[in-house]
Amino acid sequence: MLERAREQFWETGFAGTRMDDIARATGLGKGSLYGAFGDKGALFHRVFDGWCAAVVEVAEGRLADGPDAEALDRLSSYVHLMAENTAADTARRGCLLAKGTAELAQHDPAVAARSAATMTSLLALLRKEIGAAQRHGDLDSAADPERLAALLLTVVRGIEAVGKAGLDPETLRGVADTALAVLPTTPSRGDGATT
Amino acid sequence: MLERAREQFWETGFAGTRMDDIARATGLGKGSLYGAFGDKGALFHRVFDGWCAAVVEVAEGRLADGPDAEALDRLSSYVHLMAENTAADTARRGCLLAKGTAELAQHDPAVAARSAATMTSLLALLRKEIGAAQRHGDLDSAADPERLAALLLTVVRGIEAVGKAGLDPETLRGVADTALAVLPTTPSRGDGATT
DNA sequence: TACGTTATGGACGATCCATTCCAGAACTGA
DNA sequence: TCAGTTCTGGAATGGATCGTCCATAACGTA
Repeated sequence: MLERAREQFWETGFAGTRMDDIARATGLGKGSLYGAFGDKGALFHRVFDGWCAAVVEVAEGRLADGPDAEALDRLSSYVHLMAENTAADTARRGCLLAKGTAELAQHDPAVAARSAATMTSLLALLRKEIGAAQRHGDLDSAADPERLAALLLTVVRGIEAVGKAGLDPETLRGVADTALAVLPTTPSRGDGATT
Repeated sequence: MLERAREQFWETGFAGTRMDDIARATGLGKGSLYGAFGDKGALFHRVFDGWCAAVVEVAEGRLADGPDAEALDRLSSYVHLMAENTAADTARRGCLLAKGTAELAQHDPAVAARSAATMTSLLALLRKEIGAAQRHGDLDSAADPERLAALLLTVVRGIEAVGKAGLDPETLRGVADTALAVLPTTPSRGDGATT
């Protein structure tokens, strides 16, 4: 039910979606819609909240607890998944989080707060995973995990942005690869010393 | 004149801007507006084109030709400038390129094409500069300049995205620093070999 | 089955907004 | 100064959209 509404908002944005569209999409009458949610804004908030929760859940699914030895793999899996998602979005609908934030955050405090909270959650997940990879020695422990997490979050959200702007899927995948490849590995014996 | 219109679209987006607003902002009557531009969509295209051109010009200003020895500095200057711009955007208006793309690219081929072309231009500028830095030995010449350029573009656009989503200015600056710091430097004698 | 309560959904009213229109201003050239 | 032409800008138009309302349907209870 909220899923149908989400499809609509995702497809045509907030301003571009008519309540009639949602009524038709969900099969509900407008009286029911207004009775259940109040107004268009409140309905959007519900949908937006759900989307943000899902975004964090996807991250949690890939970055959930596990052995430190596989932390880097989990990070890689997550970043690649996000690139694949964007690459697979042939309809160029982008991410409702980005779309909603771009359209409304400036004038709607609720949307702004929700998107900020989502970023904070993602940042925390990434930071934890980076810490694990550092403990295991896959990433340079001299690096600030907070900063690396912010960089990865920026890359993930950036992939979404440049994907919507029209960069081709192959390039998007390349960005994910490259971002992971340039992460500072432990300055170990036998890596760069052999020159 | 187009500048006033830009301010309006920037402030309130395409759908959120009324032609009355633009008339008031520019001081022109609606008859004149329609006589000069045709309709709201055409006016937006003009403004959007101008913005995209400006985005590329800013990049050209920082990444213009110069000695290879300073190529890395120019890259750094550009990435930091973009982070500062986003950090300084206290009104959280974001970038009209991102906002317009998010709102319209999906349904307006002209906007989609313009945003894609802008990405391509930025990519070319970055690639050239990375090539210069590689020639001078500041960046590892084994790395694919095309891929590094795509990564930097993603970071730059990503900074804009996470900035609008609410990440604080200090974190944004950190992302710019970190992105530049992790670029693969030439695996030189005396860098990581001293361990 | 019969009655009270709640939910439903399509029609309606009020509002908003892009676009058109036209009366008058500004300007050109003599 | 004056006639012809172009330009201006606010009022009018027409279509679309949000939110309300009420007749009806569905449901629970006895």
